[in-house]
Amino acid sequence: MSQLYFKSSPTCEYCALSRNCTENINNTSAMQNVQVLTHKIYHKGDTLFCAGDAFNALYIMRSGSAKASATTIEADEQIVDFYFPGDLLGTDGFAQKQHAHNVSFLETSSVCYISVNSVNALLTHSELGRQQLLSNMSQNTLNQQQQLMNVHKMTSIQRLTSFLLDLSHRLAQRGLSSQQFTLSMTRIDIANYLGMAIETVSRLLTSMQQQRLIQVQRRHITLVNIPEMRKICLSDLLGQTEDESDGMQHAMLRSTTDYPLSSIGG
Amino acid sequence: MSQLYFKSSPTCEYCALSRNCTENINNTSAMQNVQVLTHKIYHKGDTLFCAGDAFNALYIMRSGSAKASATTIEADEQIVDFYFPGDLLGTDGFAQKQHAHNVSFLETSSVCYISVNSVNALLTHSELGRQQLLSNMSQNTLNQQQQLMNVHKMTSIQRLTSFLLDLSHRLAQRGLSSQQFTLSMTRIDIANYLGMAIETVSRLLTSMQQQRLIQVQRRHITLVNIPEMRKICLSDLLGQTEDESDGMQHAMLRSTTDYPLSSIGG
DNA sequence: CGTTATGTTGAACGTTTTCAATTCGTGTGG
DNA sequence: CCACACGAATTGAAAACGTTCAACATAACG
Repeated sequence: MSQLYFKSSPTCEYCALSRNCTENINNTSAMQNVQVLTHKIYHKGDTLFCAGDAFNALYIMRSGSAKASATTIEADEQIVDFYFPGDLLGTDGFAQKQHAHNVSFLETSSVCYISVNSVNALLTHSELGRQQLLSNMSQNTLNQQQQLMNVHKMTSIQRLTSFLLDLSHRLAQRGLSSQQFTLSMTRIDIANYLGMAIETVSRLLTSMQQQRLIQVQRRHITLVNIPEMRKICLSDLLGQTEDESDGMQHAMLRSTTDYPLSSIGG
Repeated sequence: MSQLYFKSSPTCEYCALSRNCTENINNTSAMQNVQVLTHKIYHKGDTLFCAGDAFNALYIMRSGSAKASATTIEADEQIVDFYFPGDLLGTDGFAQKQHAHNVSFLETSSVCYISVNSVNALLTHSELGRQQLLSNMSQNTLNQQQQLMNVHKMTSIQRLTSFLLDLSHRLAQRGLSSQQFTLSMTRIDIANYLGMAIETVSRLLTSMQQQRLIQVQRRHITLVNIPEMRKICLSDLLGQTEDESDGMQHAMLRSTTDYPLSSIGG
């Protein structure tokens, strides 16, 4: 009864409340207070919770993927995060005791359920649990700030490249291929998340393919030249200051009149 | 000895760990574990901590103001937050056990110091303390997301207006005038925070003054027409769909060729 | 009183958006 | 099984918003 469901879960190794979640619990008196973790399966388009819903639990993605979005007063949506197996979800509820986001699934997915009581028990009795939750929430803020920084300091090419690399990295962490993957989100989602027009996303993907940086076939993406993609994210002033002998390496950052990407610019 | 310093602090009523921080502590056994809170005075330009510094404590602003910034790989700065009396600071350290931000003061300021041990004690022994810290951290993330949303969905005029209104609101919460205040940050800071060029900030402030929305005299700002400013933040489609009989009310959102703000656009 | 940091203003340019027209894919119903 | 329809994605041309560059003004500070 007091055994945590995800103790034996195959995805537990990626669990956002850490790889040590089982030891974590076992080493404390929290077990008596922690309720049995249950999980549930959802399908594409299903919602886990909506903004305004009572904050009853945290969730951990076991499989699939999801997106979290906030709604502006003018009723348009802003996607604030994507979630993959192991990611912790729902901490937006701590602020107002009700959820601030809408979370919906991008494909068939399953999630663990951790009641707020369990969370409280964890915080009370486990030093590690405290650290993990606080670390996770702190990291959330840092990630959002990084995202904000990207919007402010990077061009759209850099942001999209950065997005793909980040996706690749997150999938690799979960034991999947870092070079080939299928996007579970639409271009619309990507554009919304990155704060650009879908047309821009489309154009950039096409251009990147022409540059032999990636291969695109609808939702299926292959990263062909990751080192070069990394350079693109870093480069900004580089593209302007270095001399022409550098060749086309930073073509996408240069004047739009010189290179294939010219179709992007005006 | 076990009495919290800020128990009698005049700023305690605005304290980020809630208005009830004293009751909070008194109602629990936390007092034995909580160390005496000390405070310290800093001057303009002083740094509280830097990215990479060990995470030893949280801080609460008692007076003055500060900014937190992150540094990109290319060494340029991104201001992620401004702090005013009562604000809780330093939770960025939970993620990696070291600080991720640089925090520096915009004017002479004083801050309370709360050691991580005290924080732990609070979390262990006080339900209210847990709620307050988690709520604060959750709210931080939501605020950053709001900021991100603003950058994505709002024009520069809307963002700057929103910034001024937010400032006004935060100062009002602290018992100061919501209509008249002195900016403790430079135009450079504002521009950096909002992700625009200083020239744009300057131009927009001038235009808003011409529109009789605000009065600007260097750092001193007077909000003249708050209701109209609120409208500007909300309006987006409005400015395009409503007919001309509406007069100049949404001038700043319209074509830049018609109105005083024309200097902003191309 | 001069030097430096901060702020303002103008004009040209560029990136990204918007509008508009197609194409592609997937699923639905005849 | 095909036709149809709808959403998703692509592509082009024009327009807008904000940036950049450059010159200048003003305040702060030693």
